[in-house]
Parts: sequence; structure tokens; C-alpha cells
Amino acid sequence: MSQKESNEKSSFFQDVWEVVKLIPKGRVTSYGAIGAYLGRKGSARMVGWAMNASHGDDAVPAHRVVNKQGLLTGKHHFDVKNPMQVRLEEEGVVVVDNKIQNMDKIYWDPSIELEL
DNA sequence: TTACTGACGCTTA
DNA sequence: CTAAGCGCCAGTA
Repeated sequence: MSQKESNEKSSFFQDVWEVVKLIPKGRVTSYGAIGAYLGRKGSARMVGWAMNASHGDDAVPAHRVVNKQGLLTGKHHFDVKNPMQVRLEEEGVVVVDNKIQNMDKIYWDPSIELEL
């Protein structure tokens, strides 16, 4: 809080969270897809970093964000009481060995679903 | 100010 | 098929 504290979200993370919040239940997306939608194509790392900042924000279903392989890479950062895999399974997502099985069917791409 | 890190993605060997 | 390296941007120390 130093400059323009009265301003609204001025972080790239906020945009990421908003997109993640738009992910329908039972669907998942990839870091690169979000990054590309925000214009930071190729900067998938930033999306993951944004998720790190989403800690404490229940409105950000980071568990619906996985890597392109459909692997729950970030589950290690989740709350041990609410594992990423369990949450996905609760929504109907089939996850085996931290890997989404029907990812091809539940994959949700913001640049497609939101269509720009 | 610079340097390093980071929940990834893709290309090349 | 698997393994490793490079590239991206933003935030924190």
C-alpha cells in the first residue's frame, strides 16, 4: 500500500482470478490458456503465481486450474484438508494419480468459452 | 536498483 | 518413448 491505494485491483492476478471464477463447475482449464486469454501468452508461470496470491480467496477455485497435461501440479499448495483432487472429484471430474482422465471433455478454455 | 524465484509450456536431444 | 533446457512475466528480497 503505497501508491494509489484507493485504486481498485491493479494486479495481473486479479484478472486471473476473475477468469478462474468464471470456470464452470466440473470443468478445468490450463495456466497457459488463462495466460493467453489475458494476453500474457506463454507466461503460464504468472498464472500459477497468481494462484499463489489467491490463497485465502475462496472465490478463486484454483483447484480447477491445472497444467496442459491435466496434472494437478499445484495440489501441493492446497490446503491439506481440502485436496485439489477431492474437490475436482466432488464436481464430477475424474482424477487418477493427480491426473485428469476426461480432460478432453471437461477442458474449458476462456478464449473459446468467453470468446474474446 | 538488480537478482532470484515461481502451482508452466514448448522445442530439441 | 523419456529427459533436459530455454523462454515468459510479475512479485518479492
